[in-house]
Amino acid sequence: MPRSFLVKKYSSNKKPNYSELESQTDNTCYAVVPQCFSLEDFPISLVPTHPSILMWTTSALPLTLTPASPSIPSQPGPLDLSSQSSSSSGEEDDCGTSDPPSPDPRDRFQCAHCGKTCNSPISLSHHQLTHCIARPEAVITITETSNAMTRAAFHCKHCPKEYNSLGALKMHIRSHTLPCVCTTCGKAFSRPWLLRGHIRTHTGERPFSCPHCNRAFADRSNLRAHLQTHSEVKKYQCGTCSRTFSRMSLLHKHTLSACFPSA
DNA sequence: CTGGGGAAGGGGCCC
DNA sequence: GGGGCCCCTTCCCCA
Repeated sequence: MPRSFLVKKYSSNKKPNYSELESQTDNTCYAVVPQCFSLEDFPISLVPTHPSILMWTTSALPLTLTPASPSIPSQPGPLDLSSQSSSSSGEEDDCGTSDPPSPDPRDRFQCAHCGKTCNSPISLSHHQLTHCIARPEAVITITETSNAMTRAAFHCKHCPKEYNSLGALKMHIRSHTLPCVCTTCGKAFSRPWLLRGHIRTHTGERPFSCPHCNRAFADRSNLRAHLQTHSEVKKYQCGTCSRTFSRMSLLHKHTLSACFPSA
């Protein structure tokens, strides 16, 4: 099994620097934004495909496509690929091809909000844009200072995180919606360049070469870590025993197991 | 057990 | 404001 299918597990060791953002929670008023980016609302199979890469922008995310006899499983996580991996090799539209056809094709594209039936997914998407604008479901919290709204805290509706710019929030939301989907294996990513890096695991492309040895890497950061192995003095040093390591993770492991601080 | 490689996530910066 | 890229970091696996 390729390691690329490993699911990241969040641990307490990961320390994103949200401290300054998390302190902006008082004096809040609310602004409404359209709820347009919930992955559970749009199965991948209903999204137009590209030969090599699937990409949705936030503004272009398809809206709720609700078949009359939906076979869309509820999403247990950001993306349940378990059911897709078996049929992902070019098999599109499990909703459209694996289900028995509806008596009236128009019923297959019913708006979940108002029940209106449309002739096609595209017309349904266009119709649902009206809900996207008119139906405030996601709430962005804007934090006021005492005198003016000089700072805004944009809350993610999927998790407790908040950001002080809409752009940062949109970037973060991509980690929930995972709009970049590998058409080879179905794995989804938050950003296009992550997908490109992942595609290299399929193609075997390794554009980053070590100048000291002939080893090549698909990822620049991995090359950088590798270069540390050629260095006599490693970048990360133990404060207790002065031993150096090529990686921060190795230093962490060292301090946790081998070298207990003098305590 | 340790070091290193592979894969991936996310913030920040620049254009 | 959005996309691309850089950089750092983490996690997992393996020799």
